Amino acid sequence: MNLKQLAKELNLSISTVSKALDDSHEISEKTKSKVLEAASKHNYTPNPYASGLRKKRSNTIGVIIPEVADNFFSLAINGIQSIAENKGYHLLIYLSHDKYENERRIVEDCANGRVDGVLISISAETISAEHLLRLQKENVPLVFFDRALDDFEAAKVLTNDFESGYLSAKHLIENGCKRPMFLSFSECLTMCENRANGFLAALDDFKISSNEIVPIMYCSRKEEESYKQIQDLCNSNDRPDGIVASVEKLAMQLYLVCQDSAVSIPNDLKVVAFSTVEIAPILNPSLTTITQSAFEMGRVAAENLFKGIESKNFNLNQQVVVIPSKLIKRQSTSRYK
Amino acid sequence: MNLKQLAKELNLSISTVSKALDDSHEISEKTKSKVLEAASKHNYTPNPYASGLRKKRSNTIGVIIPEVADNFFSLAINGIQSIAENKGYHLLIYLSHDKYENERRIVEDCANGRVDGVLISISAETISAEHLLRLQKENVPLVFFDRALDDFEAAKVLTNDFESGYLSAKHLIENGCKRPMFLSFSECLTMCENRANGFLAALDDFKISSNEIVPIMYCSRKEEESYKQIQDLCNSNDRPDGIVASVEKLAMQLYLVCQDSAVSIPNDLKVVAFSTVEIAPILNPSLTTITQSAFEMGRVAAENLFKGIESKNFNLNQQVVVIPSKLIKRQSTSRYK
DNA sequence: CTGAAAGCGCTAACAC
DNA sequence: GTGTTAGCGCTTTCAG
Repeated sequence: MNLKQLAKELNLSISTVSKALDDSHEISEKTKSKVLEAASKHNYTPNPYASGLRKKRSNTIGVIIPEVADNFFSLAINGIQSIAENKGYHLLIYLSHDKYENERRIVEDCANGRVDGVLISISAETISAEHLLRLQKENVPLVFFDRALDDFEAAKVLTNDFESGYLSAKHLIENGCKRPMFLSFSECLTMCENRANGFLAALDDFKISSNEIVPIMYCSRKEEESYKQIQDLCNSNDRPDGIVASVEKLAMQLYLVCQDSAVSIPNDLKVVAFSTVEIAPILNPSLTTITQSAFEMGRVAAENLFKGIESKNFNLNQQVVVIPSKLIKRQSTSRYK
Repeated sequence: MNLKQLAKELNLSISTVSKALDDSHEISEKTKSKVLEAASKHNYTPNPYASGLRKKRSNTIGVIIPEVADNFFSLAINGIQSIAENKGYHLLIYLSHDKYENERRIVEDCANGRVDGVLISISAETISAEHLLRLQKENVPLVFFDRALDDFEAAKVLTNDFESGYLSAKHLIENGCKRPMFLSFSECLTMCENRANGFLAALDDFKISSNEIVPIMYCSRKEEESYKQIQDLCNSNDRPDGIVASVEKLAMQLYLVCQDSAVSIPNDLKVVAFSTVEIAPILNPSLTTITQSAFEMGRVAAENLFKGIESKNFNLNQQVVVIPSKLIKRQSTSRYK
């Protein structure tokens, strides 16, 4: 069923029917109700792509994330969806699986009119903004959330990574750790580097010597490899006595390693993790976390994106919002078990 | 940049350019390479909606799920995405938040040409298929996964819920439980009822008396309410000595309650949960699970959907696939701590 | 208040 | 091999 058929059935012109459905005031009430009735009888709704083609809007936004099976990102999607739903917008979800090449291809797909705007959390491999420049050239509004490209002027929704990194190290030190270590997920991601730098700053302030080696371990992004790395670390002679995991996945692996290797948390090793996992309290032992407001970050990113979409004179690219994370103390960093 | 401009720049007709980009054999190699060069110079890609409008394909499928912040569903999305990516298809993700009304609205949105097919896991409130009939009427291929509507002929990808329910009860009984109980998430969902019925069948086979009351508790879908229900259950005089949680969320709540109420798992209470959570091993205590092949279910559902989309004489609606789940024994059901 | 007509950007007959 | 034309389903001027 389309406009043409509907119009024919009603003995009206296509444009009259279209306007009636649009509740235009140039159409008489009588005609309107006749049209509406026929439309609902046939379950008619306009073809979104035809109307989009004409109006040059897709009512769709692209959400590009590294991974969906991840608490942070799935909660962020919830935040994004809560706004999109209100606006009558649809969500095209794309997964980069932390590969730059995937991300490049996806962004390309978003640059040809498929979406009215893009929300992105970049892959762990992304160091260049070339693919994103393309979006700007095509005037597709863009908002980064959580993982942004540092030297690229665009709207961002971030969290206080440096401060949180600092806090996590401070917390370990205050609970007796002499040789804390930071497990980094990526040396490319500014977000990760900020956390690491905050961590290092705290070590400095608290006079924890790090003369010989930098207490940061860069973990592989391949699960088997990072597991092995963490395993080696935990079984080595100079095992750290405290660890900050820069992302949730590494914390989970660390817990598994400790269980397999009979390393006792928090007795042998204290752990803080950047994580939004709701079940941190029921882990063994319960996990001290730096918890980001994932839903909120998604929500704010979407809100700003829509402002950018809806008003051309809103300076979207200047919008940088920081939403603070919280340190939640639990058993994994307690001084005594 | 569009075809028209490109054609003008090349001094060719629109259709020649279109065919050249399509690598049609009616176009000379020389022209093709000229066109390709110009196209890549301008980063030209066809507007997907215009071409879709013409070809009557959107290269998009709709994925309707209750919730994305859930291990099962996010893993299923990964499975779906792995197939969609190969096919060059895009994923529109919709969340019903387990409300029928949301689902109805979403399905409506999928019935007007926006998608070439739909994958759905129904909401816990969905008992009628009215909204889905709409899709069939519009010839939009449909595949259920995990949560299907029983009396509705359509393609389905399910797991062996009855058998798994049976197994979980059997496992509890064999480990000494005399009064096991089943926490149901919804009395509407066939998937949940199948699990419950399997559970009951095992009780019957093993002569566990259930003369007085049916050992099934229907939990509220509101988190605070179900928490309270579980809390009351665990603090009551006739607390069960074993529990099967029909979905992951209920297991997590049960663990929290037990921690707060000092109920010891597995000493006071043994627990089996339908759950895909990867961190079951590091829960406190590690959790015995019935683990579904979430990725695989998503993958197979997508595969069948694409068969239905691509070949009209494939009898999609007859395709019912069952992918078995596995019982993985861990500490939460061990006989002695 | 209603209708005719142009055109969004593209594809696919069909002619030449 | 290339170009002309019609039309996917819709919105939106512009006429009447």
